[in-house]
Amino acid sequence: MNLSLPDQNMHSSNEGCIEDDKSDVMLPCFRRNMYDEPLASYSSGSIISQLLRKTIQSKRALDESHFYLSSSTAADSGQEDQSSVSSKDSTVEAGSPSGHVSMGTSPDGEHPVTDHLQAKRARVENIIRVMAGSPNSKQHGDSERSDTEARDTREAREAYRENKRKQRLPQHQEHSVGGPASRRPGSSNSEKCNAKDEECHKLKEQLHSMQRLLRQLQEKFLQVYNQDDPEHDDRDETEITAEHDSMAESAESRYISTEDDFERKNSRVTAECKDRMKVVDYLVHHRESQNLQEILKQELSRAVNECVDRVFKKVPSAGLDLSPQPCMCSSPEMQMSVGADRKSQQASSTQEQPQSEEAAVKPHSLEYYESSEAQSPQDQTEALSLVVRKPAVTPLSSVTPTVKRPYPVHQTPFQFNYSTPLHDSQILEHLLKYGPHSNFGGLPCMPPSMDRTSPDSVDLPWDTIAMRSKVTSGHLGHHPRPSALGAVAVDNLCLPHVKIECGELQSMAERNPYMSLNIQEGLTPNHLKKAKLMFFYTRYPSSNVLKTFFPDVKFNRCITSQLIKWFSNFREFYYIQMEKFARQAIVDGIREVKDITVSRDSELFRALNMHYNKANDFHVPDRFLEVAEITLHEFYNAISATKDSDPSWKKAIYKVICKLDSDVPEEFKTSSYL
DNA sequence: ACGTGTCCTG
DNA sequence: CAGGACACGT
Repeated sequence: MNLSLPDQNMHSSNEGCIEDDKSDVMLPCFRRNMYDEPLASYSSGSIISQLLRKTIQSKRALDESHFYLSSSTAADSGQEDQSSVSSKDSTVEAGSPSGHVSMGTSPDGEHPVTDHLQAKRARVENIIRVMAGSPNSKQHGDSERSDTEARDTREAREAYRENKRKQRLPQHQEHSVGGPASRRPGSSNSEKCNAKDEECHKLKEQLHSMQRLLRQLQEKFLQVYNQDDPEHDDRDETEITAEHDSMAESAESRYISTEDDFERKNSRVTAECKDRMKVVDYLVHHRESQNLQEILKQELSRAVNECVDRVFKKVPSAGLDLSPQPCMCSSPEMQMSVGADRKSQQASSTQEQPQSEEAAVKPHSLEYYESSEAQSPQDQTEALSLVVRKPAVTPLSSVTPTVKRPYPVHQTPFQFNYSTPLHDSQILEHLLKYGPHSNFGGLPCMPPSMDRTSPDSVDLPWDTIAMRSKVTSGHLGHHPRPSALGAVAVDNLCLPHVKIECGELQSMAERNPYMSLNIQEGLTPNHLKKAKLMFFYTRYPSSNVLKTFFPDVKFNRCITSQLIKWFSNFREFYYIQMEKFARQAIVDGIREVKDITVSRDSELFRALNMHYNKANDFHVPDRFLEVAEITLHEFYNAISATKDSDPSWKKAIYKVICKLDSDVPEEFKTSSYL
């Protein structure tokens, strides 16, 4: 009788709410580029960039003061005339710089400088000599001066390698020529007192410059240590860091102290020479570190490339425009040189001038990632600094997919990928420690089932990285989410291949709720959960719809009927609840249908939500509440009209309700949505 | 005959 | 939820 009224209500509200549903359905997580955010979390990037800035500043300061320190700054500026390098001496090894302490002052022995000051100067120059072996000199001096220094080397093949050590010698000698020579005029035409003051002043400034140098050197060392982190265990790292901190601290204190405190400062400087000697020893092993770096780079590159190829071969729907790629092993930079990672990498660039071999690789790597990025090739530096750099703080919990949100959004495997900007850094960290073929069980972000599978299990995280990197690199609007067509295509075409080629992968995906990206032989609990969530939108899905929204399921008669059965069971529960609450309303004496409402606080809703959304991690669309309310009204009216005496009285209600289905959001089409 | 849905049972 | 029985429409 009054069935028509709810019917009209239904229609009007139906039309109005479909759009609401749409907007309600499009949850922010799918739009927000969470992978754009991690930049902020790379605090280390800012640290490095600060260091870089400081280095540039100190370099500028060096240029200003190299009048007094031309010998020691020659390596840094790379501008000094090599004619001043008059060394015919044998190569001075790192461990024996002390034998030349007096050399710097001997040419000036005639001029009226006191022994006291000479001793000071000797100490100062000793320090400078030690500092001449800094990595800084390596950066600028290697390529430019290999010719000049090669003459000292019998074996031309090792000229490059020798450079690092030899630079100490020329600078040492050059210092004795350049520094004191500049002082000579003053000493010849002035009185003792004036000369003394002048000498004092120069020494002061020398010391000042030295302090700057030292700071610069320390920054360089910090960078070097950061690069070589993986090969040192944590203890060493902290030890070194502490050492560096103490050095930096003392340098800072010296820097701000008054310039008159010669004695004290000099003593401190010499005391620190011991510390620096440790660092020099470290530099001896730096060569090996670089070899390791190269190996790591190549290994990383190879692993990532393999996985990228595999993914794009096996999942054509995610293929984008990236065809199977040739060997990219020669460009280790490319693998992680995209998107946010790349930006932070750029910020942490430790090299002012790209080395030649790296520069040769860069354009190559950019080709693969469609230079839609607004970064010039210069912005890309070697992968090492990125790969090795350790994020100081990694707020893992903020992006863990298992985190419950107040109104949790759809959680898909893809979302899992996109919304975990830190995972890759952790993976990299792990990889650098244990190598690319180790398992990831130790990673907190990795599901536990991954650490006991075959070595191929590494592929999935790598796939994750690859996919995310690709998306991040400028295909933001190109989510590899299978469309309706893609779902069918995957179902009909790709699945067999996937199944044959990576059964192992599939079996792992079955075990791993997060990795159900691949095709399932049967329905998993995740599919059930997904179906329940879909019930919030559609109570009577057609088998076609089911096939569309379960693209990762290999459909057959049995599976289809099972899915249909699921929804039948859902309906059964739903209608039972409706009848129950409708009768309860009648018992409670509710007279008007309008007095029956269904809100999120309603007990009816809680019962339904408990059944279909037990984890309560899904924001039930408002439309479902309306449909529930309409259904309740139908039952109420039917029961009130004693229609329940008819054995098939519910069928009329079913007929009404089946028209209230709304479209399931596109997000559910992602393979194994959850 | 087949697909689909409901009802009942465990 | 699954299984089975049953009804209904094509």
